[in-house]
Amino acid sequence: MDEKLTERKKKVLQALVDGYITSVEPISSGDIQAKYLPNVSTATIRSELSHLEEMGYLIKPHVSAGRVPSSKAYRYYVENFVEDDIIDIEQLRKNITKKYDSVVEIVNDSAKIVSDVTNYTSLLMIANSDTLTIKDVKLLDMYDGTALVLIITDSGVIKDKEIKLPKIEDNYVEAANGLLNKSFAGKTLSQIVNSKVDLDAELRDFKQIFEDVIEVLSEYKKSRDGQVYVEGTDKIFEYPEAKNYDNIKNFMTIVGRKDKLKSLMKDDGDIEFSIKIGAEDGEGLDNMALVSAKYHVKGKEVGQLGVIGPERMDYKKVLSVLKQLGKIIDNLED
Amino acid sequence: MDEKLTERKKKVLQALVDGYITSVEPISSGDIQAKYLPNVSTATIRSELSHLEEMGYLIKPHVSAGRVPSSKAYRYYVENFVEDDIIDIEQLRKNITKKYDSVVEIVNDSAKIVSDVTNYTSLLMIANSDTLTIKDVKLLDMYDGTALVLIITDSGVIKDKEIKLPKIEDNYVEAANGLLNKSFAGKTLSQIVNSKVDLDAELRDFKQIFEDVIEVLSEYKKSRDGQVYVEGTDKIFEYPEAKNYDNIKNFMTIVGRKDKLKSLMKDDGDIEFSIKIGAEDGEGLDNMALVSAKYHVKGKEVGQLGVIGPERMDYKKVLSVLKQLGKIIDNLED
DNA sequence: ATTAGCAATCAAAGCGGTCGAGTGCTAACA
DNA sequence: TGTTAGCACTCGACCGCTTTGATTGCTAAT
Repeated sequence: MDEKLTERKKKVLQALVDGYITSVEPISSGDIQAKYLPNVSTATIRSELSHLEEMGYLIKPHVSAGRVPSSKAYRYYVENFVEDDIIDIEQLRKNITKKYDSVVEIVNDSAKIVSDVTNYTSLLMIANSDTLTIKDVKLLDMYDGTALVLIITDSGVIKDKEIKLPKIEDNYVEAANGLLNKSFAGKTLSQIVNSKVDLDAELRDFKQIFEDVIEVLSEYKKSRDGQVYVEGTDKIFEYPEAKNYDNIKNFMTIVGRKDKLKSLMKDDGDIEFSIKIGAEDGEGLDNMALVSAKYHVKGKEVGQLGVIGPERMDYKKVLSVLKQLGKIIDNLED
Repeated sequence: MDEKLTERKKKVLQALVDGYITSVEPISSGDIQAKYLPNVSTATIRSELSHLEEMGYLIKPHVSAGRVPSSKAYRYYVENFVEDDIIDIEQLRKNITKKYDSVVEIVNDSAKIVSDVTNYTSLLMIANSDTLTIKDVKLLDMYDGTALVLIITDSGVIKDKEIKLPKIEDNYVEAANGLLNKSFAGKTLSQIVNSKVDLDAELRDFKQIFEDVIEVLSEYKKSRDGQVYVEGTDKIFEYPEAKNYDNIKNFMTIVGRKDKLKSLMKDDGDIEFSIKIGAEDGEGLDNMALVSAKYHVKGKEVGQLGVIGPERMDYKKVLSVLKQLGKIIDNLED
């Protein structure tokens, strides 16, 4: 995929993408000469441009308008020209002041930070909870014949639900507690939800409670898995791309459709950074780009955090912010 | 405020607003004659229009373009011409199928329904939790010297937090439980958060726990009060108003700014329905309107639910939907 | 391989003219 | 006094034409 380009072609391509990212206007041979290659003539640059166009890196809006990068050009750009971390990690760290109670809180705040620092709309997808482990299940005796189900995991109490107690025997709650604990503690969410509980005949009395607990877990899983949050939707209006009706409509439609975002951010196997540029893979991301990264807290994957914006976004900045913030979060103390 | 208009003027005004709401084009004297007043000449209608314009109800985009309603006209329209419930309550009820665990769930789903049925962006603001009453505070003994604080209210467990137990005396947890319960049960959130706890000297041992509990409550209050949710942001693109860049930018900026929405939806005393139209009160709502209603569940106010969209929105439909849905929710069984 | 020079291209902007929708005014009428 | 027909007037929308200027591709010379 990584075509061989002569050094000068690379330079021309980089110049054009750089130029276009800042000016959002088609770039002419003259522009490139003026700012990047003063020692070659415009004619030479023109022939290079013409060649790069043939190779699919460039697009001519019309014959007298200079050239614009294609998705392929952006792809080449992020893979070959983006390396330096231009964001100061200390600067970024200052944004994270408060102490966090839960993982969700951390990541939520990160979305805000990413949007503010990059100036793009940020996206946050919580990882699914398959590996969430149950520490304990407690049945808390309440008044009026009901009990509260508490499911305690390694990241706090996840759900509570009041259920009716079937019998009012004194030791019922205690017995149920022991049983629930024995059955669930140490297991992961997906293990429980996907398995059938087999109760001994003698334990029939507790059947209802078991079913309730499983139902609670399964509903929790459904409501949490792959949830997507969006921050800074209006950031898009800072860019001239927003002046185009189709662009803005497309952008808002995608950003508003959680399921669409979910599939766009969908975990790409082992890849730490996922970058989708323009209409590349027919996902309707025309004139847009989505950059996202997996996030870890203390080594455990907690979700994906990313940015969506114009195709000619400032990849250097975005990648740098995501990378640095990732480091900060992963090492965050409790 | 309610100026006296002759019957015919009312009719002309209603015709014009009705016409404009459907066509989104300036309405001419001829239009009104054709569809609403076939028995008077266009000249007569013109003189009425001219008079209504003087009174501030109408705006002329330019001399040969017919007229468009002003905010004042919409105001008059909703106050005088909107009365019938055009939405079938049974139809609406079908959208509410599932059983709900918590109030928040109900209202959240309602936002979705409102947006879908009205075809406008819907807004949901949770009422603040001042009157939320604590039923019980429980300290749950955990492993490794920590305990879990559970605050049980009339609408479920609101927050949990692990805290370190200062002493490992056997009866510590029990004693604390009793004390916490005695101190907090039956009080409202705002009572607790705004008051100072005065502990007897002999109870100093429990000071930390008390402070922790109050902190948990206060953070919960902060994070929940006046939270605003937005559903169906992209609905605005179904209307031609979105074609105008300033309109769409304005819309998205307002919808994206939670604090702005909060102040716009801010509880207007005893008014059940709040309707803000256009630039009326300098809130930056140019060319937009926001209609919202207080929501109750079993008689208790739980928040405000509303709709934001173009100024010439279908007020009849919106008001009808909000009203009917309000009824349904209030009577919802557990 | 590079470059200067030049004709060709084409969007954008400006201009003048026509069209037609809709108004305001006036004078006649009930 | 209220209503109406008639008509001149206004002004945005649209059309086609021209000019301008930016930028390219090609060619021939270096």
